[in-house]
Amino acid sequence: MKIATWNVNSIRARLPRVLEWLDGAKPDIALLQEIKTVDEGFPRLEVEALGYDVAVAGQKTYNGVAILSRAPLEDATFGLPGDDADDQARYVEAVTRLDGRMVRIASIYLPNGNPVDTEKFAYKLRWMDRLRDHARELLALEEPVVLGGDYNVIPEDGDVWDPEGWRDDALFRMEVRRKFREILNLGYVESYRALHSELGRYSFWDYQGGAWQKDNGLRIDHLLLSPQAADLLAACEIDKAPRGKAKPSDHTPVWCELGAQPLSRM
DNA sequence: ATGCCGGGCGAAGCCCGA
Repeated sequence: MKIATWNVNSIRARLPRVLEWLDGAKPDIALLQEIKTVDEGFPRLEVEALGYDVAVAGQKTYNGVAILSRAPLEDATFGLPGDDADDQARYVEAVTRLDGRMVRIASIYLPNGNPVDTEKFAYKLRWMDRLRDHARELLALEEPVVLGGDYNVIPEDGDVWDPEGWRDDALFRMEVRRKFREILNLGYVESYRALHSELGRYSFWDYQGGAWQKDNGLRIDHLLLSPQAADLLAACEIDKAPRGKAKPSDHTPVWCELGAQPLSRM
């Protein structure tokens, strides 16, 4: 079963691209970020017509995340625990089924954090602490958990086209990478790097400066798996095709395949 | 040092993203 994540940069501006991608890639679960609309503005009917149940955490103009699932979504929760005053729509979590097995999934839009000498960076660091704490609580459930989305974190030098030029950016600062590692060190597996050693594979290319044509990209969209989910991991790939189409998002989808049984038993 | 491009908002030009 296929679980994909994609920062679409406005679901309404991107609707034709998203529908053709769903129709062709056929993910069983799709995690969307930066939908940039309130719940009522989400094109629910068009997405449901393709066979998906929908959970939306929307917001006017900025942010906004959603989960699409072929199996019904249950127990949806909106917002990341740990700060009742945080009103930015960056987290939605729900439970569904894959091959009849329960799986908990979250769509995450982690704050960008630039510029680093502002409150935006402090907010990013606090948000990552909250995500780590919640990720730890989810581990205690001993369920398959998939935490997917736009993390706005470049994990390593090989995940950015110009590491030296990006050293002080909020996506690559060492304290941000350390907090990302803290989540992995709880026991989560970063799907792409678990299966691919090659460097220079990206999920984002800036609209500006011909970044796509020059392959000046970043790998910042990630699928993190709890041990119970990681045992099922069979594949993980970056689908570059949507980034090359007309009127694209600046991100492209990343997906993973979870098998029906642990690979060790196959 | 700043804009580059593109979306939202709203009807021009600014805010924001990564």
